[in-house]
Amino acid sequence: MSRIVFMATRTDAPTRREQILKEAARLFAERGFHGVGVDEIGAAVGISGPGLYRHFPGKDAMLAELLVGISGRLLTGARRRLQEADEVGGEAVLDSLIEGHIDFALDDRPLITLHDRELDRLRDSDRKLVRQLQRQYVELWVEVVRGVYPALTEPAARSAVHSVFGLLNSTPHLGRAGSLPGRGATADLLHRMARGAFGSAAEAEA
Amino acid sequence: MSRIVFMATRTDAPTRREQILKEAARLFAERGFHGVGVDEIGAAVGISGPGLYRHFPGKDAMLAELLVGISGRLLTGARRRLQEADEVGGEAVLDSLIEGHIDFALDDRPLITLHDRELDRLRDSDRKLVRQLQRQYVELWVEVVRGVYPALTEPAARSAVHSVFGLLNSTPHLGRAGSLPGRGATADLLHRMARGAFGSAAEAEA
DNA sequence: CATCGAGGTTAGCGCTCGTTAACCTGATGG
DNA sequence: CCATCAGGTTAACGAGCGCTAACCTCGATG
Repeated sequence: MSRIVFMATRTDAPTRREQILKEAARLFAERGFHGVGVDEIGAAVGISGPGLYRHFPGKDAMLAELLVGISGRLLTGARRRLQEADEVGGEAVLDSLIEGHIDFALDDRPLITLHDRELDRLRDSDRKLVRQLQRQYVELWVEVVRGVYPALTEPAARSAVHSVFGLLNSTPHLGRAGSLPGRGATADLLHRMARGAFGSAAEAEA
Repeated sequence: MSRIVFMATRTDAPTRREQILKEAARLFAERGFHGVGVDEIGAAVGISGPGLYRHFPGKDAMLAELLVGISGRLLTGARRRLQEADEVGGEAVLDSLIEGHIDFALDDRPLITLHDRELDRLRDSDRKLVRQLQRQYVELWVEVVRGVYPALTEPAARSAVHSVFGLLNSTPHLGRAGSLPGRGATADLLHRMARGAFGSAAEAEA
């Protein structure tokens, strides 16, 4: 079962550029893209306002890189999981997809928040790219879900997938990391709920 | 079963003030609070920019009234449903709560979007009020859910409720009213998924 | 050791935005 | 028939924003 996978765990310090992206993601998620000034982003990494322009051509570019990065990582992660687990069976693939999405939702809460909140602030070309990546991610899920629950029509499966994303992406609303009963228990709970939601979606689909 | 309930269905035209609130909600949901100018809101109702100040003391006040109104209506609606259905049994109450939330999510999509997106743009006092209303709404659900699924601990029930809100509030992401298989079918699907999610949350809660 | 580029700094420009001021108008009621 | 007032209008102000210009500093390099 267990296969050795190269995990890119880094030990070196994050670059200034990465610091900026991380803090910008946090601030954008907290107060919205238009609600955060470049001076604030700079201050969050210890430099001041216009210093950011040594690393990014503009504020828009930071948001674009964040959103494209999120969508891309979600999609490539899902494709990798699909390849790794498709010999085992559809159920295992679906569980792996759910697990991957939960990991992302729990570990990168600000990005999850940005992901469906600030998409309209992008240039047309970037927005189209992100939308395309998101669409491919959804379609990948839809196919796997329909494999496990053949009773679902395609539109129903698509709606169900979007709704389960809503369920899994609710982590930012789950109290601030103190009231939670631990990461593992939360991940388990979300996983069970997602499976239960899909299962009930497939029941009595007249 | 069926009890006659006074539904405040209005036949008169909406006041200018209501027009403004409706259009402001739509615009805020589409482009974010900071992304919409007062001139745009005015143009959406046929008057120009500063004319809005005959109806509201400022842009903030529109957002505040929208968010307080949402939270309040959700809470009072839930309390009414609790009273109406608590003789019938816990299951019926939970189904009624789910139905009410789905109605709201399907009929007032922009408000659903605003509701968890722009809360931080409020004055402290308004934000506290909205948070208090939201908390009471959540606690009401938690009690009902624990009545139906006694296996759930209180923290688990609270997490489950937040997650189901995420599921039900996913309606804005469900294609633009053309790809949906009809309102009734969508409501049914969401309802089944919510019940299934709660049911699986309660299973194997070790 | 001189040079040079990466990565900062502060000053300030131009634009947009929320808001106010001053004025207009048409329906209403004594 | 005139006063009033609700509900508009346009002009303009002041603050804040993203971004550029100009300058500084310091470690690496031939």
